[in-house]
Amino acid sequence: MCGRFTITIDADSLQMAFDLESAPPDWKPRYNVAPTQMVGVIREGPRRLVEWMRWGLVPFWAKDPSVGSQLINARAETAAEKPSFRRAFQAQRCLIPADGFFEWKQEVGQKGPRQPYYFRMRDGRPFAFAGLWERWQPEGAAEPLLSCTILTCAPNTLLAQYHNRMPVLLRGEAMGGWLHGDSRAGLEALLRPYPAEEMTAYAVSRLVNRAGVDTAECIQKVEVSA
DNA sequence: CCAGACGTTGTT
DNA sequence: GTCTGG
DNA sequence: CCAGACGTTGTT
DNA sequence: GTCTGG
Repeated sequence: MCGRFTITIDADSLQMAFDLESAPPDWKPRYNVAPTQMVGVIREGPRRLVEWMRWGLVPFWAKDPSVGSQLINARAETAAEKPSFRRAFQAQRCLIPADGFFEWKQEVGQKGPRQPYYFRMRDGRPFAFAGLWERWQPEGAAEPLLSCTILTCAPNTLLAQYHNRMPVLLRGEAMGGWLHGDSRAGLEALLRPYPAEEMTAYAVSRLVNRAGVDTAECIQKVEVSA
């Protein structure tokens, strides 16, 4: 699955990498994006901009927005049919720019806290998570809450050493295909494990465990004691 | 008919 | 909103 | 995902 | 143990 990620590039690099109309004004590099925090999202539609949405999808019919914290991921195999995700799958798909993500693993033969690992592309360049977004209108006249979720799929051979799920990663043509595709079969064809050969992983400090710590120390390599 | 769920992951 | 269970 | 709380009444 | 908050 995917419960933390990074997007460490600056606003100009982001604009270039994702072909945005403009560089997002409030952008800052992030080393530890956690659920319920605001994330930059590129949604379907004619305009190619980054908008801020809460990570953790709140279904439009929800009574209470707190359910969103449990919907940080959606299974790619079933998202098109689940009540919470169905509408978004049809018409509210999005890209969530990232350049790495974390997974936690219980080291064999050890007890205690799990060890975090950082995953990224070998070429170090950014990519997008395949996502869904939703709009939730609170009672009264307050601003609607925009929220999003990250799709997951079976792991590739690299991720399988750590977890039984991985986020759906998109690069190049697949990004436009996800945003603007119109057939369910065509969309689902994009929701497959990203090639392991293009990815790399290393252990990082447990500082990343704390959602409030958002510094480059989160992606510093550490040795795992045997 | 109404009531109640609607989700994912891993299990320190 | 829409589906399932009672 | 992990960390941290987990409760009520009434009010200086 | 389980739920909420970040």
